[in-house]
Amino acid sequence: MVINMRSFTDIEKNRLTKLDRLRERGEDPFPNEVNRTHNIDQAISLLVESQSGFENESDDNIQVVLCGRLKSVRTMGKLAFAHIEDVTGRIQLLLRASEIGKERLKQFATDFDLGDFVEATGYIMETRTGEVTLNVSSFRIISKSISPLPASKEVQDDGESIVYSAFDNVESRYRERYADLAVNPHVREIFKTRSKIVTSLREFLDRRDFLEVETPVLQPIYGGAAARPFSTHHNQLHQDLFLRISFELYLKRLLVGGFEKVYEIGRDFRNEGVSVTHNPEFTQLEFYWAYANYIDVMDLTEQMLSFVAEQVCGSVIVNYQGNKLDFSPPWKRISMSDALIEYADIDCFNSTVGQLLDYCEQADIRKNNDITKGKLIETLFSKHVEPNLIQPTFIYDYPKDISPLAKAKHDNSEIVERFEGFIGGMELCNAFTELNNPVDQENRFIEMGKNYSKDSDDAHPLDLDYLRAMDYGMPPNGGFGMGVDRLVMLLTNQSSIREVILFPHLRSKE
RNA sequence: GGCCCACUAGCUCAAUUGGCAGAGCAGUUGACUCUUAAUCAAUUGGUUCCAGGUUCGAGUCCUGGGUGGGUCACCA
Repeated sequence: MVINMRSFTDIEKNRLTKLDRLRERGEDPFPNEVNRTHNIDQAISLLVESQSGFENESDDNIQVVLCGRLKSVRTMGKLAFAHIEDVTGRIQLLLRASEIGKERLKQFATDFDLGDFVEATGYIMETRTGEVTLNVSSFRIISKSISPLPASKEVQDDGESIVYSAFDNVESRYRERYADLAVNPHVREIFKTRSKIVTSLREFLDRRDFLEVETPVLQPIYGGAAARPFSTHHNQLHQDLFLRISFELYLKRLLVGGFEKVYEIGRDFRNEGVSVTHNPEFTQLEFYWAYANYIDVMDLTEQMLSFVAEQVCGSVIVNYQGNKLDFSPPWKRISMSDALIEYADIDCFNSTVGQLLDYCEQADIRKNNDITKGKLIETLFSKHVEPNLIQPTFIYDYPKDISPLAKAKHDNSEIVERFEGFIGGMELCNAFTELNNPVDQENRFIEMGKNYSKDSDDAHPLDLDYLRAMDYGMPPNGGFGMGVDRLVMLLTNQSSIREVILFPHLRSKE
């Protein structure tokens, strides 16, 4: 039983009656088979190759069958022009009463609508204005559109000015992404680019013998990042489960198992606030590299991202929101301590917690309950330094207490070998020399646990199985994690993460 | 979660101080054999996001709610 009755507008009701008319004539508005012989761009290049000109009536006319969505129609009495579009491009159709019959042309004008998918047979020619056109001998509907796509067409204003009426209501576009994609070619381009980016990342890592693996999305214990999880439940096993917040702890188990270079591209889920740079589910790339440390990972990161920029954008210089970002190595490298001195004149590691609190007050930053020195430094960094990091920059050497999975520097137990990459004022990636000492790791987990009250949302469960894996011996290694959506933002010049996610999370309406 | 802004026809947008809800495109009907923003003529289409309130009268003012956008906060 249908709970919500569908309602139709007058336009939709009218189109539904067209369905009946089509069927009465014996035309199936939703046939099971089509007979396409060429893509539109293939058909167009055929004409170019054959050097045919306007109205080539010779016997070697190129017969093709094209399919696509009807995008525009201009009827002119005994002939009509139209455009159809497929994924490769757009081509004009010419329908003439003298060729297809007066009745058939009339049917085209009355029963075909913008948005319908059609199949058209004919030969390729050129019009007097030089446009490559399909001279149609027969055509049919292969899928009828009931609802009108959002009109996106140029219109004339009262005076001379021209107003463009595009489908650009942000909420409508996200809620009906299919309509957005159908009428906005530039939106389709973003997602083609996104696909290229992911392909390019894989190519870079595969070439260097990294093994792509898949680890559990449903996990009995979550970890590897600072985030609250989504929880769910397995009915038969009577087991509570969490959607992963990172891949880290599973990928590092694989190093224990003997793999030396592994990576995973997949979805992470974090139960936190949404923003222009945060979606509850997002695509992450993580890799782990045995016998490497964070400097090696830094080198590989700038190579990887300049490779991807070059592959996808054709240049290592990328325009982003008015800035020309230069991805070419080497990137600027500055320690967190020096960065805070440079941008805020704060000598953080030589300051006391009290002094850092004072700086926070000056900066009008609210204090939270779980104050540690590292957290204060991170807060000051986010406020004073991060927004200034437009060009690709590595910030390295982080406070230990905010980096429980990173190895401490050999000469300073308060600082860990960790770096983050920033571009366009945004945190893009996070990496470290991985902690592989199980005794040290257990102490870090315990130390971390002390900072939280028992029922704190931020409290993380102790992953004993991960410690057990490490007990068997984990090779020294460098690890890396990157928000792929943010990389897509940078390489497609988008300021909102929702523009690079096909179906971004939105609140349900009503 | 706080603050600011937006929500009007299928789409993009108007509506003077609170005074008959409009336009272009799309749709419908008609004319037109090389158009492409086709053109021309006629025409349909409204829970102004929702619920209250003030008023002779509310798209407009007030209160509450919804959704979205921006921003701040939160985010070992």
